[in-house]
Amino acid sequence: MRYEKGHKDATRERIVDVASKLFRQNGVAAVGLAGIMSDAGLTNGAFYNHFESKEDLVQAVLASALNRRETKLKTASGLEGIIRDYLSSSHRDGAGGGCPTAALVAEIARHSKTTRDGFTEKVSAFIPLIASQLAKGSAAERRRIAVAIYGMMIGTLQLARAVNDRKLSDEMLESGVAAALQLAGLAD
Amino acid sequence: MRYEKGHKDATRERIVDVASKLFRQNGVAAVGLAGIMSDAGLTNGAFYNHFESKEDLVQAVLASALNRRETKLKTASGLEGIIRDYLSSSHRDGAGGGCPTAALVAEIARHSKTTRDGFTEKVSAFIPLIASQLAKGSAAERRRIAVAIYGMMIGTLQLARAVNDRKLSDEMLESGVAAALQLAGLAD
DNA sequence: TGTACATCAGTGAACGCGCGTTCACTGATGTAC
DNA sequence: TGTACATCAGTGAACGCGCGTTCACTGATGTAC
Repeated sequence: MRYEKGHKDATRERIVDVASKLFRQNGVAAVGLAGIMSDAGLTNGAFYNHFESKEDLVQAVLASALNRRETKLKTASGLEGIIRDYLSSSHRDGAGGGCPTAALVAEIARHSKTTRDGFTEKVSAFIPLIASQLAKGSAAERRRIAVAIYGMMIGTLQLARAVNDRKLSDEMLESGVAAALQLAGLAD
Repeated sequence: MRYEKGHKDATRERIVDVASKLFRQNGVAAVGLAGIMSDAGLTNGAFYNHFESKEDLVQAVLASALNRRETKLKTASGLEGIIRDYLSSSHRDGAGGGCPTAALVAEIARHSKTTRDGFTEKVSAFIPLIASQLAKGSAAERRRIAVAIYGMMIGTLQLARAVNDRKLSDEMLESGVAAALQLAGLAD
């Protein structure tokens, strides 16, 4: 073969990584395939050697990014660290490498059933992972709190990103951290 | 004049209302001007009699929709009702007539400074309105809780919309209501 | 009072552009005989 | 060992399409004289 073994897989992964960053930074609708391929060091014609369509790429990107998030959640040392990390200024300012849910959840709601299925599956896996980090309460209570903390982190991060006032944005992150810790039973 | 007094204002308002609904349902990027004008019963050329650009329309839509939200907040009877209304299945299923922030916050973060300025101003006005509905705590504490409740409502509503599983989606809304009431000091 | 002109919201065709997608082709390597 | 062919990741031009935007034009009304 012209290319060494694993070359195609590596190229595909590179396309997914580039698209993942661009999608999270600018949204799926605002990012074109030509730009993705060019950032990946290829020409646009090569795209269809790797994916059936843009929607297919979206699914691959979500699966990849959500899996990484899941691994991060699994290996995190504690819920307080997860919360502080999530609602940090560096996460706010680095959407391209950050949580795909916060960046893309509204768009996902408008995508194909298959895309939403994949997202639903991963979100379903996140909830017990967060719940298992909670110290207090029945299983049902922990699950309920986990969902609320997840929702709050996503919404607060998005607000902090949209708002055009650094002080207000910082305040939002801090308020989110405090409330999440309170819900988790970790408040001072 | 060809048209009665107030005709142009009424037309402009109709365009804003149509765009407001379509933007919230499908996102700004996914909605074209021709579709908006056609839904408003006009042809696309008339658009520029009313707005300078699509971005100008986006600003008008946000101002209008956020002002309506503000009025709704001001005239609401109590925080519990606001929360239950916000995290209801009808709000989840009716994005076109619902909260513009939940539908568009991620896109707003990527729009022009002017657009973000307008959004920031309105969000800044919402926070004290929510805070004033809280019964307990110092002014700073009430403000902190208000921000967190707002963030949670937005994030949870978006999650409930994106997820492709009715039962999970309903559970998210219920968990969000319970946690918001808990933060507000209104829990059973 | 009648006529010529100004006003202006709206029409609808056209502009250049970038989109997602297709396709004939390239050329380095592996395989068959 | 040498030659003919198959493989296939990638190239780059082209496709039709819808986008935001522009513009010459329409025609009903108001205004001037």
